[in-house]
Amino acid sequence: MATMQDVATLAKVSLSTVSYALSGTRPVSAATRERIEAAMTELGFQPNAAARSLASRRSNVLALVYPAVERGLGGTVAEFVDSAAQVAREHGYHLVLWPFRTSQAEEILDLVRQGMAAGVLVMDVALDDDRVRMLQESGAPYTMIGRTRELEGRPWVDIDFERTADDAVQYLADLGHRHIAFLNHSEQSAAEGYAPTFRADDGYAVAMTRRGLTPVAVHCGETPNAGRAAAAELLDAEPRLSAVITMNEYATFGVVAELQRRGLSVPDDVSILSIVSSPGVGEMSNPPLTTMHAPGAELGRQGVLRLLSVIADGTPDLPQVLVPCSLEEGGTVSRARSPRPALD
Amino acid sequence: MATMQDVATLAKVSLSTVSYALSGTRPVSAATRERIEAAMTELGFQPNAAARSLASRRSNVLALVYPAVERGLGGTVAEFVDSAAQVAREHGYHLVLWPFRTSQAEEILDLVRQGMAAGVLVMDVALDDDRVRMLQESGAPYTMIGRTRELEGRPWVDIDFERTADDAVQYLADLGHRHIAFLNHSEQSAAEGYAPTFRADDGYAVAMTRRGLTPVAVHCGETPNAGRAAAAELLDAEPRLSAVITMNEYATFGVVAELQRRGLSVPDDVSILSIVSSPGVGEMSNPPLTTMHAPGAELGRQGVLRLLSVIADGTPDLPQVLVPCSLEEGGTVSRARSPRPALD
DNA sequence: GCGCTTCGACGAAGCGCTTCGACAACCACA
DNA sequence: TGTGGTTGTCGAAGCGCTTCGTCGAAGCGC
Repeated sequence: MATMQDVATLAKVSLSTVSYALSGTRPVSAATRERIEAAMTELGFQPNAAARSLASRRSNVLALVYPAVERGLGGTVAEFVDSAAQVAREHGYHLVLWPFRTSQAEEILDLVRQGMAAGVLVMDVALDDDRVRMLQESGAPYTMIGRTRELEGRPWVDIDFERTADDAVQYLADLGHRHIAFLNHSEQSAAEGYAPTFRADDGYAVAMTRRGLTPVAVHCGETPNAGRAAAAELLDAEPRLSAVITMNEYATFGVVAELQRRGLSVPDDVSILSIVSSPGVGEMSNPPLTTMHAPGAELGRQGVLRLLSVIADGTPDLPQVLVPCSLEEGGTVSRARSPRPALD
Repeated sequence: MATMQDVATLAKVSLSTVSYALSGTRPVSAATRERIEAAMTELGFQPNAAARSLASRRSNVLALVYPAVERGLGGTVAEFVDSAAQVAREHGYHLVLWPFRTSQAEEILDLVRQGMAAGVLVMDVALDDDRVRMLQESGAPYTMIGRTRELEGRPWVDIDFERTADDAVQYLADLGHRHIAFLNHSEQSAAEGYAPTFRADDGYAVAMTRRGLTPVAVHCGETPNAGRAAAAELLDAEPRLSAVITMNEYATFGVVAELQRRGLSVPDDVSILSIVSSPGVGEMSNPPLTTMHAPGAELGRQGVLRLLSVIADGTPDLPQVLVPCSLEEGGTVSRARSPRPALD
């Protein structure tokens, strides 16, 4: 491998001039720059990453800390990771994967102290998250994907659950639905401090109430069978049910199955809208699910951009970003059977 | 951050002794080692990653090159990536993500020349793959996930499609099935040099033929609708059809739907076995699909181990590994209606 | 008690780059 | 013609570690 000194010698300039030409940190005359570039091309010069980091005391690596055990949504995570890696690369950074569980906060900090990563993206943060607390205390640049309870001075990006729930209710209400139930993640996920479960619950309740509608929400395990049971429960509780919003992909399949078993048509009798959905999953249902797609890619992009700005400026003025889900029409939502005028 | 010199001073030894104590490269007496360790703990010393790479001329980073556009479901890929990252970490390496398309082989090489990564894992290799060719020529350590046409001296790990197809046929034949069709990926994927399509086709044909059975294979686009059409086609071509092996997840859902539409029961009338399946997908069908799960995690593990051995030894003696899929029982396979004695 | 090996520790020379201070050379202006 | 401010370039001092050559001290056999 050619070194910068080789380039300098060939271009008949000093080593530092080559460095300045490369970084643009100081002015270099056009003629000199040309000679240097020619030399670099001739030698196939590529600056050594380690030497660069060492001398400049900064790394061009961003770390993505994600929990070893994934919660269901493989697809959204894949979109997120892919997008984050791409955006990082566009900005001259590399994305490394750190599979750590929440309890391994100390190890994350060790790696940061090694200068391995310039900043850390923490996925799937819990309401109270040791990793975030330690990063904050250490002063290392980081950005959360999700939100802890404490938010003061902590940069984050998250799905806009409130807005998504509201959009979902709005969409169904516009189609004349009045009896709209909500099927959420499991009770257990809430107990473990999994924030989306809370936020969606709240968002749904608010969205319903402000439209004069009565919220009917149930929690449900992440299996089709649990979904079937939940669907039965909902129908028993509210026979006039005409639409279900779900935020639980496996269970959604059970809901569809249970409705069909009871001779109810989807969407003619009951509409189903799956929110915060993974890509592709809707197509596996018959008819294909109408969904509100989780913004995995946008979250990845925003997360990286946020982190880069924290790295550059310390803490940005507006550290937070909320990204809503976007509607993807499928075949499981239709106008309510006997549309009545909207109340609002 | 404390440096090695700080540790040395505190422990009253020379800098190099600290280094040797840390790496074990040269013997250090127990007493000295203890003083050094105490000093390191007291100072919270973490060796600087960049300085280490620079001085030792080796990086502790492995790169995973994957195509920007993913084919089908993210689930298997997610399992692969997660597993690779974990295994890498267990061996003191970091996994970075390089989202490059096949045409960006040159950029991959540039990054390797920067010393960014000690080795490269190339996912989703095509039968003729520029990235692999360039890596091979450059002498950089790499391992393919999948196989190019040319294999000489090229380390790889891959799914054992032949074995998986054979296992699938065997499993169904043992249950008395004789008319077993195969639904593969699209014709187009084959035309683009996507090797799994070929390999599974061949494996299936060989498996059928050696059992005295007649292969009936169709290719099919990656959508439920294409799957419905393919199912119709298969039933028309072979009315005695009692089982379908599929290697096309979206289409599989169409197959199930089409069979059910025709009043055929799955699995009582027709069994369905989805091979090389992504995790979780089977549960979204009703009844849940019987699948042969793609060994994403094992592939990730083996890929990293292979790559590490290439980095250490130049080229390992046995550079290749084949990993079969594993059966996961669901509810879409049952004994054939009128079981006849097996022919073999 | 001698020379021999072995063990443990040291000092110094880099690894390839960034960055600071210095300084000619050149310009414009008076 | 001198002054002061640019502009472009250079040399050298690190960044924090690995690793090579070296060497004193201790241990060994005879």
